[in-house]
Amino acid sequence: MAQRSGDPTRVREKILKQAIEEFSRIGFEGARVDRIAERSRVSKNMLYYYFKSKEGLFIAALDRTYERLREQQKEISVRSNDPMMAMKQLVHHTFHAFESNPQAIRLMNEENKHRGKYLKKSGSIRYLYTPLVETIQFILERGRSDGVFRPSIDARLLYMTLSSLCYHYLSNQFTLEIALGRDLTSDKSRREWLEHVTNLVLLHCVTDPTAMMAADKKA
Amino acid sequence: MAQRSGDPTRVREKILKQAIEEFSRIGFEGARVDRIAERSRVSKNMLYYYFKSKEGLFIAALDRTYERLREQQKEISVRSNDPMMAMKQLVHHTFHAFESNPQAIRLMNEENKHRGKYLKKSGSIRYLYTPLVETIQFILERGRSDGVFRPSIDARLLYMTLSSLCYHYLSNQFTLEIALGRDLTSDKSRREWLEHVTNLVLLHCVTDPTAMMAADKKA
Amino acid sequence: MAQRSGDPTRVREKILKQAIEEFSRIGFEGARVDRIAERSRVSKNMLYYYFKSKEGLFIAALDRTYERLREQQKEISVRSNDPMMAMKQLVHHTFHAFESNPQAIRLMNEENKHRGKYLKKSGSIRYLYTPLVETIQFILERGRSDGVFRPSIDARLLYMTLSSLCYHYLSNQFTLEIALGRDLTSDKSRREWLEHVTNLVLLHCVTDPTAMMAADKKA
Amino acid sequence: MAQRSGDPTRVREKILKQAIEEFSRIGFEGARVDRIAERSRVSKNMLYYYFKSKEGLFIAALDRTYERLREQQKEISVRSNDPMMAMKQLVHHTFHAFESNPQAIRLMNEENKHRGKYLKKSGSIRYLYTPLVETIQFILERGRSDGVFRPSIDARLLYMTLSSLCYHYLSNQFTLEIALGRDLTSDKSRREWLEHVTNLVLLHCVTDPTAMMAADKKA
DNA sequence: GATGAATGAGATTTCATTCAT
DNA sequence: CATGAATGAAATCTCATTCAT
Repeated sequence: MAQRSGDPTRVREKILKQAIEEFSRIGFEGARVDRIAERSRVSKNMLYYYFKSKEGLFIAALDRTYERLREQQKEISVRSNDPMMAMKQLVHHTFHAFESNPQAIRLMNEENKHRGKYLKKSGSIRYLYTPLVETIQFILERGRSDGVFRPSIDARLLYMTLSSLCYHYLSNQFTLEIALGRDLTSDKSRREWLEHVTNLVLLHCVTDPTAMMAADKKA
Repeated sequence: MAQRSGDPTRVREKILKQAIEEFSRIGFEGARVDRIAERSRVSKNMLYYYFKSKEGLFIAALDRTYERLREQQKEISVRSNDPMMAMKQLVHHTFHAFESNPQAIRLMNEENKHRGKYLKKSGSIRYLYTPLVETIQFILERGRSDGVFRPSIDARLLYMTLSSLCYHYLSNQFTLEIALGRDLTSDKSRREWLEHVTNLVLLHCVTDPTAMMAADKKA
Repeated sequence: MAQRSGDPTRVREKILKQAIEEFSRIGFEGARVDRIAERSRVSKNMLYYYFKSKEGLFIAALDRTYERLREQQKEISVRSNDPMMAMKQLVHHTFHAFESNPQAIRLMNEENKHRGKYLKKSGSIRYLYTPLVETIQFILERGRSDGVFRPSIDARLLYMTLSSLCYHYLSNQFTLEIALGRDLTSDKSRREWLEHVTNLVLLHCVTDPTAMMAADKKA
Repeated sequence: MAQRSGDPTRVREKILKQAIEEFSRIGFEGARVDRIAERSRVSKNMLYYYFKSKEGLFIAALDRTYERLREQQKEISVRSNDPMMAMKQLVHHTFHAFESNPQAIRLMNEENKHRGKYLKKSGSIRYLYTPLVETIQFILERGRSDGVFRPSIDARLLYMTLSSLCYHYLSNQFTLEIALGRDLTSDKSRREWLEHVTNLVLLHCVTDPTAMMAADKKA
C-alpha cells in the first residue's frame, strides 16, 4: 500500500488539481474531501497534512486558479500597431482566456456566492485584473494619440464592459440557452457574439463611429 | 398539540419563502433542510409533505423565483413614444429588475453551476425572457420606422448584451470590487454604470452614432 | 432495526447514565461518544439529537451528578440531639455520600482539571454545598448553646476540613495505597480513618478537648 | 538539514518538560503527541526514539515529577528544636511543596483516574512519601520525649491528614471556589487555611490541647 | 540521530429522510 | 395535517505511530 511517491510537491499538485476540478464543478459545500483524496490517489489525511482544512484547500485552489488566469492575461501582448486591430485582439483574447478556463469562472461565481469571504483571506486576485487594465490603458493611449479613439475613455469601465460581455455568455450559458432557445456553444454563435462585442467596444472608443460603421459595411 | 396553522397554502408559502432565502444564499448543496424548516416554523415532515424532497423544494423555489422575475419583466411598459427614451427606460428597468432580485441572480448562477439540470426538470424559465425580448422587438421596430434605429438589429443579441451588462455588475460584485478596488454599491457608481450601459446600447442601435454623441455632449 | 422505544425521557436517561459512567471512568477527552451510544443502545445521532454535542452531554452528566449528590446531602438529617453525636453522624454521612458516589468524585476531579470551565457553563453546583454548610451551621449553633462547642467556629472552614479529609482518602486511593503500602479499601482501614477524622473535627469544635480525650479513653 | 542539537540528554529534557506540561494540563488522553513535539521543537520521531510511545512518555513524565517532589520533601529539614514549631514548619513546607508543584497534583489525579495503572509500571512513587513519613516520625518522637506530644500518634495517619488538608485545597480549587463562593487563591485565604490546618494537626498531637488553645488565645 | 511524508483507524458531527402516533 | 423521535450513511477532521532517506 505504501505509495510514498517521493515527490511531495507533486503530491501537492495532484491534490490541488483535483481540488480545483471538484470545487469548480460543484462548489465549496458540494465538494467532497473524500472524492478529492480518492481522485488524487492520496489518503485523506495527507490532504489535511498539506492544506489543513477543506477551507484551506479551497483557498489554495482559488489562489492557483487566479494566478493561472493572471499569467494568461499577462501574455495578452497586443501585437498590432493599429489600435482598432489591437482592441479587437484584446476582446478575442479576453474571451478566449475565460473560455479556456471554465473552472476559473465557476470558482469566481463561487466566490461571489460567498460574498468574497475566501478571497479576503487569500488576497490572490487583488491584482488579478491589473495587467489587463494596464494593457487596455496602453491601447487606449495609442489610439488617442493616433486620433482614432476618444480621449475620455475610462479603462476600468471598459474593462468591466469587456469582462461582463465575455464572462456572462460563458457563465450563464445554460440559463441563456434554455431561455432563448439557442445553442451558444456552436462556433457560429460564438463568432457572432465575439464580433458583436468587438463592435460594441469599438463603437464606444472611436472618435467617429459613423465612419467606422460605414467601413464595416464595405468589408 | 396539533397546531393546524389554518391555511395550507400559507404554510406552503412560508416554506417556499425560506427555501428561496436559503438556496439563494448558499446554494443547493449548502442549503440545509433543517434550517429551512426551522425558519419557516414548520416541522420537517410538513416540508416533505408539501415538496417531497430537497430537490423538489429547490425546483419549486426556482419556479417561483423565475415566475416573479417574469412578472416584473412583463410590467416593463415602455411608456415613452421616443424610441431612444424607451430604450433608456428599458435599460434602467432591466437593471432594476435584477437589482431588486438578488435571490434570482443567485439562483440562476446556481442553476448554471448545475448545468441546467433542475431547469430542465422544471421548465419554468423556458419563457422567462420572452416578454422582454418582445418588448425589445417592439421598441426596435418603432425606432426603425422613426428612422433613428438601424434596421438590422437582432433583438435577442441586444437582450443578451443588456442582460450581460446588468447582470454581471451585480452578480460579480465581490470579485470586481476586490479586483478593481472600487465600491460598486454606491449610488454614484451605479448611476455611472447605468449611463455607460445605456450609451453602449444606444450607440449600437442608432443610425447615426456620431450625431448622438454630439447631442450627448451638448446635454 | 426500528427500536422506537416510545419513551423519550427514558432514552435520555439511558444515555445520561452511560455518559456519567464513561466520563467518570476516563474523563472528557478519553470518553468516546461511540461507546456511550453503543452502551445505551442508541444510535449516535440520537445522542446529538438530545444533547447537541459531546460537551453538552458532559455538562448534562455533571448537572445530573451534582444534583444527585445534593439530594443526598439534603437527606443528612441530624437525628441526634447531642451535638457531639450529631457531628459524628455528619462525618459518617459525608464520607458515605462520597463513598457511594465514586463517579461524582471522578467528575469533580475532571472539572478541576478543566479549571471549572464546564461548571461555569452549567451552574449546577453553585449551590451544591449549601445544604451541607447549613446543616453544619445548625449543629454548631446547638453545640454552642449547649456549651460544648466553641463559639467562633467557621462553618465553611469546617466544611472544607471535613470535605478534604473524606474526599482525598477516596479520590487519591491509588497513589496513597502505593505510596504508603497500605490497603485503604478494607473495612478496618476505613473505620480507623473515619474515627480519626471524627476525632479531629470534634477536637476542633469542643470547648474542652482535654476532657473529651479523657472521656474517649474511658470508652 | 540534520540539526544535531548537540546534547542528547538536553533534547530528552526538553521533551520531558513539555510532556509534563501537556500531560498535567490536560491528562493522558487529552494530551497530544504532536503538541509536545512541536513545543519542544523536536520532530515526532525523536520523541518516539527517546520514549518509545505516548505511554512511555507519560510514565517518564510521572517518574520525573515524583522524583522532583521527593527531592523537595527530603529537603524539609526541621530546623527548630521545639516540636510544636517543627510541626508547624512541616505543615507549611508540605503545603508549599504542593503549591509550587501544581503539575504534580494534576499528574497524581491523573494517575488515580487510571487506578494506578501507570504507577504500577513505573514504581517511581513507591517511596515517594517515605522521607516525609520519616520526618514526621522524627518530630513526633522528639515531641513525645519532651512530653508535649501524645505517645500514640500514628505517623502515617498524620501524614494522610496533612496531605489531605494541603492537597485538596489546591487540587479542588475550582469546584470549592464555585461552590463556596470564595476566592481561594488570595494570600489571606491561604494564610487562614494554613493556620487552621496547623492548629488541627497540633490539637491532634499535643498532650494538653486545652492548654495549647489557651496559649493560642493569649498570642 | 534526525527528518518530512505517510498511514490507517477512528473521532465527532451532520444531514436528508422516514416512522409511529 | 402535523409532530417529535429515529435512522443510516457519510462528512470533516484527528491522532498515535511508522517509513524512507
